Amino acid sequence: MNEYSGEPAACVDRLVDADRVHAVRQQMPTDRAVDETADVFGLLADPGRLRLLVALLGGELCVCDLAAACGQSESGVSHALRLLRAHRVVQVRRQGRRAFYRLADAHVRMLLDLALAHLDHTSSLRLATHREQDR
Amino acid sequence: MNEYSGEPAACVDRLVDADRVHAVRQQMPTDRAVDETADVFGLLADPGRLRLLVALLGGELCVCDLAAACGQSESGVSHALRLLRAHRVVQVRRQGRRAFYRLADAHVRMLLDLALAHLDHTSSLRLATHREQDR
DNA sequence: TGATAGTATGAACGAGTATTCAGGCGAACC
DNA sequence: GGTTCGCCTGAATACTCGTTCATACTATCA
Repeated sequence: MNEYSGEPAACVDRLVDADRVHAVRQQMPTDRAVDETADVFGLLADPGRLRLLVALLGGELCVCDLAAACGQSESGVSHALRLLRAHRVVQVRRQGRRAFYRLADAHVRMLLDLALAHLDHTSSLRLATHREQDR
Repeated sequence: MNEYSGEPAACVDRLVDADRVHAVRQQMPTDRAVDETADVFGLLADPGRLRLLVALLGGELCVCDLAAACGQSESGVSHALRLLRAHRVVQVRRQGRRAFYRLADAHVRMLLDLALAHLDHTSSLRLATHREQDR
């Protein structure tokens, strides 16, 4: 659960920095906003979907081409696009028996651009590949 | 050449827009880069972790305060911080028996800022709240 | 009309993951 | 020293989610 409803389990009366805690609770977005934002990030959290979206950055593509370009099965691509479609991240245009998809969410496009830009000028994302600890 | 594991299942010889498909395959980041990027987004894809990171945007906080500010159990917070720590997203500073955490990844901070900024000027994230299809 | 290509869907399986509970460890305080 | 406090960890549970296989649907073509 990610409810705000329940009061913190402990350490309630002895906050170290009560002011900031209070400020944070004030500024924290609503549950709904947080959930929706997490959902958006979740859509980008799968390598397959990420590839599809990156492919679509340059313009629309049909399912067939998307599968070929991203090295995925057409069924898998279709399932992924269904999800992205349900969240209004991509938009479909049907032409004959083909379906052309394109990015439909400026927000997601910005997130993608930011992520790719970061990949560029730091080939060292320095992602601790599953090593524990922190020195 | 940065090939994907499996060759496309079908529709290989009859690409609709072979040029763009080829271009996409050229520009597509490496498998490793895609996976790492997806991992980063995955860290932001959980409401609980998202709250913690938003709370840390203003500066460091101890586990106790984080739990109180975000309405989570201290155990849950600790587990989440462990993950974020392993990925170098947060950094810890120990003082006595307390542990103060703070954001350590400029990239993630930018992603958070972008997401929050988007929440501001569009209270209508217009996220199809689990409605299927548009057909 | 029948056949085929492109896409979509549903079910099933397996893998990964969040949450909870119980306990453990080190630092401060008496 | 013993105790409390703050934080960490491991195990167990339940759950979500991606992938695959089989099948269905719709539009084009012969």
